[in-house]
Amino acid sequence: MPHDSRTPIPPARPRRADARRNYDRILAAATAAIAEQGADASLEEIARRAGVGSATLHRHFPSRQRLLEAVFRDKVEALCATAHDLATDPEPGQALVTWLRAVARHASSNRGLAASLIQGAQDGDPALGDTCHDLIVNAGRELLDRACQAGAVRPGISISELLKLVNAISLATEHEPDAADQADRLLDLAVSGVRPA
Amino acid sequence: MPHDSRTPIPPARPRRADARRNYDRILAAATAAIAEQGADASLEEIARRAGVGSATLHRHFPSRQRLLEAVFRDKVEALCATAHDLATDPEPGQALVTWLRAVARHASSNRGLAASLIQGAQDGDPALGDTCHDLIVNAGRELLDRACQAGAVRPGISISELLKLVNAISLATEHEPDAADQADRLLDLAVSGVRPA
DNA sequence: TACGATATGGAGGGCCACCCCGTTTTCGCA
DNA sequence: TGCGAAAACGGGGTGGCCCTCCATATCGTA
Repeated sequence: MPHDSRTPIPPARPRRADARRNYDRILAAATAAIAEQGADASLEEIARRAGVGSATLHRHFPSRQRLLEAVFRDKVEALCATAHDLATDPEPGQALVTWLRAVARHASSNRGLAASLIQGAQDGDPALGDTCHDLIVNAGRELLDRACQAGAVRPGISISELLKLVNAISLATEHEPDAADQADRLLDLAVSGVRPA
Repeated sequence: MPHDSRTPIPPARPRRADARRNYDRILAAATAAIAEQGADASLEEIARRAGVGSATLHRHFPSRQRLLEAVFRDKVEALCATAHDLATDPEPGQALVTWLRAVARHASSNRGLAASLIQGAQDGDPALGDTCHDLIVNAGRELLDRACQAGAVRPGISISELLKLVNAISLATEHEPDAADQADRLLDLAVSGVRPA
């Protein structure tokens, strides 16, 4: 973990009590709104729900992506922890697949997560330090490398590709009523391939 | 083809000359704008470019999805024709994969197409008659059935899933500089599966 | 308590989708 | 050819969104 963890992501320096309070309120409101409406929930409504002015929201989170990063931070860290646990699994190939399924499951039950990860992959904002996207890619790389060395995975596959695929699936199924099922089926399809064994 | 083709999609009845003229102008402007900016291009700007009022655009195309349907109609029909040609290919499995690649290629070179197809899958507007989504699903079904009967494809895979996967890939890679390459690689990954042969 | 640094939020600008309704254009028919 | 009704148009209004400015309020401390 490249950054000196202790506080989450934006804890530049000692902040005033009201600032921290508003930060927390915004985060809570954003979490709720994004769960209901997805990654493109209205920032104004989030501010309204949090009981702050929209300027305050924008001061704490200069971009939508920053807000998403903060909202999903702990979910992503949980996935990284899962990856770490699976890294000693006796069956590296199975471990990788299990983890990819866990990623998809998280994305299905946390609207906006997939969008956030894909988005994070695309703009590679250097001011963001360790983004959720970076964290999860690094966590997954371990699993993929082990699976590859064990011969359980075709060579030439990168972890970025694999995760992009998983997130693409989650994103495309997010609006369906049976999102989790569909995502699961599509992931299975992608992992097993189209042709028969 | 369930609907009595002759005129494109919305030609309810004899329209006045100016109406048809504006319709065509809007379609041309939309095609250009969507190619540049993707499926969420500004409708107002499209109207502006077409030299019509925004009300006129909304009258001809009551929803964004309708506009997308019209813009991509011929591309989709071309894909359906390709499917038809491939339906007599001596290698059904290969034919299916070739066609899926063609779908991905079209999506890469026609920004917004994937979004339109996925969106069309989701709202299943009954007032739309044969949507692009329906057309392409029906065209693909033939290919999948043949491939399945030939034993070239695992059973239990539906054409909807397969196309959703392809479109998800296209959508997720659309904003990357090397979109077509990435889409190709991801599709290959999905078709071949993760495990070694 | 008083002061400077920090944080706030209402107001406003620019953009957008969508609709209302007075005006203009078209076209069939006399 | 000319006319009147039906069809189509589009300016402008409404409300929403994102984002910024800056006058004001709050906090922490000397």
